[in-house]
Amino acid sequence: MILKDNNIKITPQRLVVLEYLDKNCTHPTADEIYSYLKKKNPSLSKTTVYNALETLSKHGIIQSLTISGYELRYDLDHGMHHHFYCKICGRIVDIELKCPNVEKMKKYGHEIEEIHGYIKGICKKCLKEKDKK
Amino acid sequence: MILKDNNIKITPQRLVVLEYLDKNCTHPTADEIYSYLKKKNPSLSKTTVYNALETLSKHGIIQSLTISGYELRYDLDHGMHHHFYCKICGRIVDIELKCPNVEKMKKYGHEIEEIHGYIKGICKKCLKEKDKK
DNA sequence: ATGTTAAATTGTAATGATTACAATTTAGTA
DNA sequence: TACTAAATTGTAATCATTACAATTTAACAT
Ligand SMILES: [Mn+2]
Ligand SMILES: [Mn+2]
Ligand SMILES: [Zn+2]
Ligand SMILES: [Zn+2]
Repeated sequence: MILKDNNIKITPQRLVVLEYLDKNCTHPTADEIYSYLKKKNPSLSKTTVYNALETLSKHGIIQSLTISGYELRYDLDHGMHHHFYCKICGRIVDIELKCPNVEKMKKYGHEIEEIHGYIKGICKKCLKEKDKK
Repeated sequence: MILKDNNIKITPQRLVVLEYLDKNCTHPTADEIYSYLKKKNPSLSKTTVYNALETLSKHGIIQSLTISGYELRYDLDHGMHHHFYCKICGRIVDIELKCPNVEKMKKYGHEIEEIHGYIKGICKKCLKEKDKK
């Protein structure tokens, strides 16, 4: 399994956090993950959720999104994709676009570890709500 | 001038904030802007800097970058470009790449207001420092 | 030029996500 | 089963940003 593969100690807390991210592609916050898991794991600490997320991030198993600007969102790292953030409802949705710039980046001489494409605006759903008024 | 063009009330505070961003392409934080300007404008309030930055952002004169994840950075909006963030020294540098995906985004039906390309890693300079060890 | 007023500025207090830390528990190994 | 380094937990601290109320001022009308 992915934890053992990365020499990460297997703990029930890390397992449920990872499982949550696997089943919920909503790009949740640490607090959303914590609040949900707390129900069935009453002893779970929010610090543990933060620690687990940090460990998983460092190993490249998940990635943190800085898209909203006031909280981190988390995402299982399943291949390169971009994100759309709705300024009204706050939802973050995947955008399946290739980034053709990865190659060109090499000429700058920096070591590249992450690439994030963030698109912000008003989502289809919120646009319709607006029209009603 | 750009403030008058956008129907923004012209105040000395807004002028110095704008001038600072025009002369400093370092993608500074609100606090960096405040600390520097405070020296020659002792009555300046940090809240005013935040307010000015928000007003300028809303009118699309500047943009805020969420790249670092724990503070906002500000940038005069001079044409589409991307950003590289060094995880070691924290510097943010411009990356002059076109984004060919803008057009393709239209098919999703969302209203696009901002596009951010964030690349994260270790900058050339910090890589050299690392090698020395 | 002066007066008016809605908006901007200021200082302080509050917020809220994240991190620090010390005590306790536990996963992995022998 | 016992050992130990690492993980978990709960609480307190941090720090960027926002809320708010009192004061000042830019823009406009007289
Ligand atoms: Mn995603
Ligand atoms: Mn820039
Ligand atoms: Zn929306
Ligand atoms: Zn660097």
